[in-house]
Amino acid sequence: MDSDSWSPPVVMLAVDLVILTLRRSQVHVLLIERGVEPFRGHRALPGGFLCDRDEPLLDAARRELSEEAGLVVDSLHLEELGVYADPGRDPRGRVVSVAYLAVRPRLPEPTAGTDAAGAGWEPAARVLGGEVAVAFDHRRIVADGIERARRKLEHSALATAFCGPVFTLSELQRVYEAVWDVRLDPRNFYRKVRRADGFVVPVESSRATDTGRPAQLFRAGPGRALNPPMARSGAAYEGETR
Amino acid sequence: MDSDSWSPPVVMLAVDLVILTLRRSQVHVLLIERGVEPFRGHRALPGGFLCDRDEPLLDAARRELSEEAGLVVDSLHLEELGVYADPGRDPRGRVVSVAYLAVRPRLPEPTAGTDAAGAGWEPAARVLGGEVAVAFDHRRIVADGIERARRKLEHSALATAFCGPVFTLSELQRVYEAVWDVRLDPRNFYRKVRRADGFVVPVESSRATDTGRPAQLFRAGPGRALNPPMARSGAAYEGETR
DNA sequence: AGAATAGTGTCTTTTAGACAGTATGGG
DNA sequence: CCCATACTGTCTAAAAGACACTATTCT
Repeated sequence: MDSDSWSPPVVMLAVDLVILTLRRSQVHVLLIERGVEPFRGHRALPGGFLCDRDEPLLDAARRELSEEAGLVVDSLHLEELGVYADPGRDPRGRVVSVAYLAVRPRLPEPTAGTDAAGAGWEPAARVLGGEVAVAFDHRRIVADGIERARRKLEHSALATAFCGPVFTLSELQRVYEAVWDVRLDPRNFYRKVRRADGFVVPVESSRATDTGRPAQLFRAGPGRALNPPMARSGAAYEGETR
Repeated sequence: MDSDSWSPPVVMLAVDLVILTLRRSQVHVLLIERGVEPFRGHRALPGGFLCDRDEPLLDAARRELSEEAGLVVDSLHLEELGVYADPGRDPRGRVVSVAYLAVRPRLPEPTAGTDAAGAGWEPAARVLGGEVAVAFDHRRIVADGIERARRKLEHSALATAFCGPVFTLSELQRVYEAVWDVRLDPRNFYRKVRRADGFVVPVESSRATDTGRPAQLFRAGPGRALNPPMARSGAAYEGETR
């Protein structure tokens, strides 16, 4: 390529968001129903194009989340998930999308926004299994997001991001069980969580109730990395043999 | 934004490559010397713009590596490292760059290519420490690449990518020691490596020599994930107390 | 009391880390 | 011979996993 006459091709840049939460002990992902072509009427991840050439990507991500799903969450931590850039992934031309992952406790019901005809939570398994069809290459993006969350549960304190500001250790255990799709022994789970440095901090003189003995409440600790990590190998729990 | 008149802004898309290798027991990173503005004469990661609107990103990465550093490596595994998209990171306008990471055994000396005035290996520590200045935000990209490699050593068989087709376990140990900047006990290291499933496979009736007893040669095994993982905690080795 | 969940203790197996000691080459 | 490196074995401490048992609430 000769140096002065050539100028690089340009592409359209978009962001997509994989927002995960737990509902009824199942991992759910936030989907919108597209209100515009292409794929109008299909479900898709919230996301969209930069609105101007100088918009930072994280700003665009937050803006789309609020515009399309009506969700404005302060202190939402978005983690870069990957770049999706296959030529042909979008019929409008070369669209390069940066996907972000966030994990939240039970969020308010999303409401359809400007470009979206609807918004709601869908079980992640139904998206991965294909029972819920999603536009573009969003099924793969969801799969990558779930896989990232699975891995991060082992070595980081991500699990607390699925819980509210305070939580019981059973609630935390249900996060692991839902995301990993395993059953864990609650007794060993308690020991491991409490031993991990800075993972959870007990909240003074407080407790919640459902049925059975009330449980101590905890909040997320300062530790981000888990040491020792939560082993994923299994330790299936079938209940006591009486 | 009104639906029909608006069209999304476009950006220039680039790729950058963090190629790591081991030389004299130190992690080195491949840098080129820029032959064109901006930052002409400065060192930078190999990389550049897509050459046409439909070029896949991985193709662009391989092309730049060959054009700028004269390195054509078949079966070079490039891993996506991240997206660098800060407005203002490039004086030419909004340039979004996707960085890729690769780890290679001792490679042939790179040769300057079309757009590069020079190419060579630089100790990664000198880039991170600022003694070697690099263009754009490439110092951060290098830092992210090194950090990724550090983490991957624990849970994947990445270490073998630093070695040739066959290697001794001391060579493999030197990879961990260089990347993690620790000293490991060779005896425990041998046990752990050989226990990890599919990490290394002994090569039949072969051996290398330097000084001391000749060592068994190994090749990379089929396993990609390391189970159990290599613990990074330390286990410093100071030599025997006699 | 009985059911249900919370939490503790204890035992066994596995793994990490320290390090003695043996094996096998080169000077 | 000595030296250096390659490897094997053994011990100890920590952690994982199985599971008995106690605690505290609700109905």
